[in-house]
Amino acid sequence: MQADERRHRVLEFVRMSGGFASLPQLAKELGVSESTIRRDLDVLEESGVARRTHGGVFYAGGAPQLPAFELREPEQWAKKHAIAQAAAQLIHDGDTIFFDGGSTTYELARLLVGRPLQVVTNSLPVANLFAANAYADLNLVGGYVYPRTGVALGPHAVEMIGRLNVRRSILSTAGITERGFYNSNLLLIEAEQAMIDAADEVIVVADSTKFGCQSLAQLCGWDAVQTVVVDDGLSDEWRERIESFDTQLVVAPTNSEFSNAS
Amino acid sequence: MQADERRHRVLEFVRMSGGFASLPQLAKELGVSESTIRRDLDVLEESGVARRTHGGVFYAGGAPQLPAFELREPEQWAKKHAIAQAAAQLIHDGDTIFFDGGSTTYELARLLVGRPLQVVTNSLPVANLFAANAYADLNLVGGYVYPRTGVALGPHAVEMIGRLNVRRSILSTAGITERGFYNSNLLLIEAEQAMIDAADEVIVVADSTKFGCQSLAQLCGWDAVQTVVVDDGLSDEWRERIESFDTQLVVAPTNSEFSNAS
DNA sequence: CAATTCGTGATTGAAAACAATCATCAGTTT
DNA sequence: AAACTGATGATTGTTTTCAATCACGAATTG
Repeated sequence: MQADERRHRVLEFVRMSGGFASLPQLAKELGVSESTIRRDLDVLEESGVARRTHGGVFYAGGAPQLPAFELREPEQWAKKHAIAQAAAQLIHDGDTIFFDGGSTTYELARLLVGRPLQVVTNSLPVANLFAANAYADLNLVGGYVYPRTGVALGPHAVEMIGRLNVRRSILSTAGITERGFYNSNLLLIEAEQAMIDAADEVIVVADSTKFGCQSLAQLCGWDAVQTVVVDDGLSDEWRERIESFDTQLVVAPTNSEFSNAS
Repeated sequence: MQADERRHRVLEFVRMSGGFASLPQLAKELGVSESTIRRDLDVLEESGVARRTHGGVFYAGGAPQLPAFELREPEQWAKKHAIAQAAAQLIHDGDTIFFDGGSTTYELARLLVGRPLQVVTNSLPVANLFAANAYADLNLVGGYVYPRTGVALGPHAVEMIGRLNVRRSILSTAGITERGFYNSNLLLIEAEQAMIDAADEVIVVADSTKFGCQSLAQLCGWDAVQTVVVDDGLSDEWRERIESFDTQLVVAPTNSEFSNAS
C-alpha cells in the first residue's frame, strides 16, 4: 500500500511549504492526479492532521511544524489523550513541573495550560504552549535543538538542568522492560537522566505498546521512577509485575469515564 | 481609522478559529462586505502575518500566540521590513548568528529561513522559525521566559551565552543617543551585553525613531557596535554624527529599490 | 463651500475548484 | 480463467471565488 506513504509525503510537503500547499502543487510534486490528492486530503482531514480549504490544505497539527506530531493515528492518539488526562490529576496547582519532549507529554502540557504552575521544559512545542500564558512561569532549557522533535539537548542542556530542582519531572520513553526504561537517543538519555536527578518525583507517561520493548540504551531502572501512567491496554501480567516494584501504577481508562488513581 | 482595528479583529478571529477562517465567515463576523475583507487580507498578507488561500486566510505568524507580534502598524512595519532586507545582505551563508528578541530582528530571521546558517537565539518566536528547518542548525538559549516577548533572560541565559562564540550578533534597542545604546529592561541588558561579548561583529537594527531617545539603562557605547542598520528616515545630522564614530552605517531604502550596503 | 481623497459595498465576467461519475488497471479471489 | 475489489486518472457540469471596476458617502483639504 503506497497510499499511506504518499499521504505522509503530502504532509511533509505541506510542512516544508510553511503550512500550506495548493492542490496543483501537491499533484505535481507527487506525480499523481489531482483527484488522488483530493482523496488523500479527505483522508487527512478525516484524521484531523490537515484541514482543507478551497484550493489546498493547510497544516492543522497542534504543534506548529514539527513532524513528530504529524502522524496521529486516531487510535494511538486516543491512548495518549487518556494517559494525559489521568496524569493531569497527579499535578497540583503551584507545582514546579519539568516536561520532557514527546507527544504524550505534549498532550499533558496542553491539558495543563491555564493552571498556575512553574513550568520547566526543553521542548519547544511545550514552551510555546506556556509562553503567552499569564498563569504559568516558564523556564526554558537551552541547548542544541534537535530538528525532528524540537527538543533542546546536549551539554548546555544537561548542565542547565543540573542546576535546577523541580517537584515533578514528566518523562516519555521508547521502551520499558522489567529491568527499567529505555530510549533511542543518547543525547536525550543524558538530558533525561539530569531531569531525574533534578526531580523529587519522576512520572513516566507511556502507552501500553512500549512495555516489553527495549531500545538503544537504558535510561534508568525502576527504582528511579515513582509513578508510571499507562493506558488500559496493559496486560495483567505487567500490572502484577509492576506491583512488585516500588512504583505507583496509574491506568488511564481509554473509553469514557475517569479515573481511579491510587 | 477603524480599518486597522478591523484587521486586528480579523487576525484575532482567524487565531480563534484554529488558524483558518473563510472569507464569508469573516465578512459575516465583522459585519462588512467580502470586498472589504479581501482588501484587508491583501494588507495582512503583504505584511506577512496571514496567508491567503482560495476561499480564506490562515494564520502565518511564526509566533503562535504572542500578542507582541500581532499588531504591526503598517508604516512601522514597512520600516522594519526594509531594515531587515538590508540587514539580510550582511549575512553570509554558513555564518553563526545570534538573534536577539524584538520585532525587527524577528523580521530579519524570517528572511533568513532557508539559508544555511548556525542560529543561536534566546527568542522563542525566532527559534520557532528555524526549529523545523533542515538547512539551519539551531541552538537555543535557556532561561526564564519573559511572557510578553517570549525571550529567555536571567542568570541561566547570561551564563549560557557567555560560553558561546558567534560570528555576528543581531541586536535590537529601545534608544540611541550619541553616548550609545539603551534598553528598558535590566535583565535584557545583561543578556545583550553577553551577546556583545560573544560576537565578533555586533549589528544593531533600529528604526530611525529610536535615534535621540534614551531609555532606562545603557546597554553599551558606540565602540561596541560595528554596524547599525536603519531606515532612510534618519536625519542628515545623525548620519554625519555616526560618520564620526567608528561604526558602519547601513541605510535601508524604505520604498522599493535595493540596496547600497557599504 | 467645493474639491479631493479614502474607505467601502455592489456588480460582473473570467478563472478555478468542487463533487460526481466513469473507465482503466493491478492484484486477489473464486 | 473469470470475476471481484480497490486504487487511480480523466472528464463533466456546477458552484465558488477571484480581480477589476464603478458608485456612494464621509472625512479632509483648499
